[in-house]
Amino acid sequence: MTSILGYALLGLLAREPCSGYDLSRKMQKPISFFWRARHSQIYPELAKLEAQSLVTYTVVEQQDQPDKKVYTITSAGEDALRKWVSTPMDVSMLRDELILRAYSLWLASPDEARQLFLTHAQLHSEQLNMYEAVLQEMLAESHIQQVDSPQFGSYAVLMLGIGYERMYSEWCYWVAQQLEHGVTK
Amino acid sequence: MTSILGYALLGLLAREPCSGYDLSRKMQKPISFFWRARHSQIYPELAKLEAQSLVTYTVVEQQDQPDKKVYTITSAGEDALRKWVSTPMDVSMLRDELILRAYSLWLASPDEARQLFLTHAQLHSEQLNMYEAVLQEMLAESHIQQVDSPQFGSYAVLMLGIGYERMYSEWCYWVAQQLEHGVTK
DNA sequence: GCTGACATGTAACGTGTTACATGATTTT
DNA sequence: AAAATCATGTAACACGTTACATGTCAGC
Repeated sequence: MTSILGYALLGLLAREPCSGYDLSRKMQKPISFFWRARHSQIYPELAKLEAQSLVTYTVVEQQDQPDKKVYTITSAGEDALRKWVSTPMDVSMLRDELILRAYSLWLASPDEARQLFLTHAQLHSEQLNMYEAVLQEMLAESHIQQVDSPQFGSYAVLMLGIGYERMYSEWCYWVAQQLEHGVTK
Repeated sequence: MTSILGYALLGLLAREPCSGYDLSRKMQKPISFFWRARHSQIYPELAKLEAQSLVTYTVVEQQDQPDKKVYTITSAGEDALRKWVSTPMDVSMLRDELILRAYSLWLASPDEARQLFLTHAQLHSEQLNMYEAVLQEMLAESHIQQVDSPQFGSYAVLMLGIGYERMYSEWCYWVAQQLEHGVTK
């Protein structure tokens, strides 16, 4: 009944009340949060959540900025979110264009393809560095081992992000190296 | 103009001519091929590729089985595919429901959540074992270092798959362990 | 007056999933 | 006769992206 995006929004609202605009900004950058969405998807989804009484909102009037609707999760919303987290599910599919391209690498010019993979190795490597910097901050300040604190959720997601970016960038470098030294007919 | 699915189909047809049904079966299982699609998407896409003259088909009459349309990639199709492989692109987004759930783990019952993550650790671990068995076969038989052979494409994708499943299953085990030994308020 | 950040929506389009629909041939 | 596999399609719906559309307020 509630979409995955709905649960993503509930997950953010379970931490702190937000406006649609706030949620929209949080879902643009991949720092500790992978599921991205545009505001054009967020506003209608918030309306659906409100219709199901999983969130409520109050209009906050502002002098220095335009008025806004601040959404808060309800206890019914928290229950739905809590239940969803542990419900059995199928393994999600990996849908990555670069991997699909790799499948047809043998057709391409090794030099041009090598350039593409080096670029992506670099991009994922930078993302890795960024995540590792965030991890250092996290380890320093907060009680991330406390599994019932929101910080633990962020920590768990960040650890996956670090593993993913490390694995991905190494793979890109490896492909580039194969294209450089690989045998040709 | 051509969708990613279109290039996925061209990538398969560049290796050998196939019917829509053949392509459909190849795109159901994730062995060396990650981009999955249903036949309801494949048949219309083949029609679009044919309209652009990137593929052609001939009707093959069979006695023991129903007749079929066997599609072959054209040289224009091969050119389009080759060009696409090395064209600059943005980093693909990771859209994984379990990661999103991890973000709200702090709300869940540690026991139930631990069970979910152990189940997924197991599933990814099995996928890893399967990929590693395929790799052993690959290393034994064919010229996978030859970067202009189709086998190299399969090899490259398989290596990513192995790295991904290893990283993912280890992360699931780590999360489960955290939930077991983690501090609670 | 213009630009930029804040703020909230809708519409059109493309992609992907589920369900509907049909029919041949082989095996049980 | 029924079930399984082969074989090809369409339709309805859900999800996601891009573009359209409007309006406030602050700073230049």
